[in-house]
Amino acid sequence: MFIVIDENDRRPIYQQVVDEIKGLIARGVLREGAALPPVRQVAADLGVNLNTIATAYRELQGEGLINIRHGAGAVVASRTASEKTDDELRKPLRAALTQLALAGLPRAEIMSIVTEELRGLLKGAR
Amino acid sequence: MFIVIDENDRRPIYQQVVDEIKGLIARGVLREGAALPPVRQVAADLGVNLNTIATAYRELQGEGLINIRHGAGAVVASRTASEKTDDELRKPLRAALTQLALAGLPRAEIMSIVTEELRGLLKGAR
Amino acid sequence: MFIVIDENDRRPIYQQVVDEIKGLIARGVLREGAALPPVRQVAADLGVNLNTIATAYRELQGEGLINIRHGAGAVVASRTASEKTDDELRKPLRAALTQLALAGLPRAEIMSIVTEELRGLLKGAR
Amino acid sequence: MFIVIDENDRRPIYQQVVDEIKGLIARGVLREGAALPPVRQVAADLGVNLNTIATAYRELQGEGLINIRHGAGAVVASRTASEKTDDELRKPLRAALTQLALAGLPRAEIMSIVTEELRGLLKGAR
DNA sequence: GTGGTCTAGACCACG
DNA sequence: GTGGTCTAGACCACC
Repeated sequence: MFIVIDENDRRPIYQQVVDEIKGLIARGVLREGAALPPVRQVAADLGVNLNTIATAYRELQGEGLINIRHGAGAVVASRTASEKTDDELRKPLRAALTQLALAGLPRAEIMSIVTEELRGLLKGAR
Repeated sequence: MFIVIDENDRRPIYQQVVDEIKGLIARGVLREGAALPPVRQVAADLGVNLNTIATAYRELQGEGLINIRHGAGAVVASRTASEKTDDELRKPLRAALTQLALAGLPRAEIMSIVTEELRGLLKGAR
Repeated sequence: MFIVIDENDRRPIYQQVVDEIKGLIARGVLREGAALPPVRQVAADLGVNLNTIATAYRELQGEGLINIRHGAGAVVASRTASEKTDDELRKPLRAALTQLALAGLPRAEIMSIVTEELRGLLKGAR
Repeated sequence: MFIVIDENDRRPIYQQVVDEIKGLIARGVLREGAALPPVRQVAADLGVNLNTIATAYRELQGEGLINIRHGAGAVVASRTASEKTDDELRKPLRAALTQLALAGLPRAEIMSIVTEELRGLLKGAR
């Protein structure tokens, strides 16, 4: 599994793990029904506490993205339309775009960056 | 000053204030050299602790966006090329785009949303 | 046997099996003295581990609802007055009703739902 | 605060706390905007670890029932219609009613118990 | 003062 | 083997 955590990232580790796994699912690296690695293995790989990963998995289960079967591992849930409100989705986007604008990038360049990131994100995804 | 804070927002209040002010600067509402309102006034307006606003101003100063002159208020700094690494700018963008993709939005719709947000963001900006 | 298990159900599989069988007994589908299908058959039908079903049967035996005769299968026990304390029966009910109330349902609607569920539950029961 | 945990309850402590607080909100004991006691105080009162209560609060925040303001305590959120699916609400009810039926209670008595519990639940609630 | 996160390690429950 | 929960205690972030 290709999860990396960043020491300098302000987000808590468990949140980084959540976001990384969301990314893997979004990109199609982890597909419906695919088994996630055991909590203890991820913890060992990343050199963090078991609890930290367990918290991440619990959060993912709470969001309906994975199904945890006690004693039998966790798998990616079948995709049901996320219920996130539009605003919850746009807010982070707006924040990110604001940063780019603040950095002085002209509109055209921002669009170009977005296009590039989207290409990277959806490459190979279905 | 048109700063609003959202009770239900997970970000700490000081961070919301920071982001709001960044937005004002990005949109050109606050231009180079413009004076920011006194910490005490913002705190009173928003009904939050004075320390909270002071922390926000300190953060903005740390990022080089404003200059705080002890006893003489704070002003918007002259725009110097931001030192943020490219990656620091792209990371939040990538995260936001991932969320949109996870929600099942097709690429075209994501682009449309980005365009819309950019228009709102840069409206009236210099 | 008409047992179904739900991937997305948070309850452990063995508990789902226990509850399903309780339902069958409550509705009279399985009557006193009726033989339960062999553990191995249920396990095969559901595609789960044999141990999981064995645990369910053990639990049912522990509650006095079935009699397991080593080497000779399991049968529904004769109905003896349950020893569950009143509180043990009311607690889950109270919890379920609390959820409905929290969802904002008016009292009348809750009663209507209860009536409906009871009708479904006892249909065809003895 | 009137939270009690039951040693013999199968649910984890943090879940019991979540359910207790939900009950307090559902019954109107805790109204919108009311402050919840500090995590550490609840932990001390119940004689459990701080983390256990923190987990409960996080869960409640995740469900949108409370707003946690870092450094400034937690308050009951304004009630927004819960998004729980109908099935998620009915399942526990069905399970509880099944237990009552299994205990041999006639339909009329079950209805009477439900009415009684509802009265207790909604007493004084708005 | 408040809540948040993480660790190390124990013990339990499920399959 | 899997995941779940809890503890004790540390340290951090926010108001």
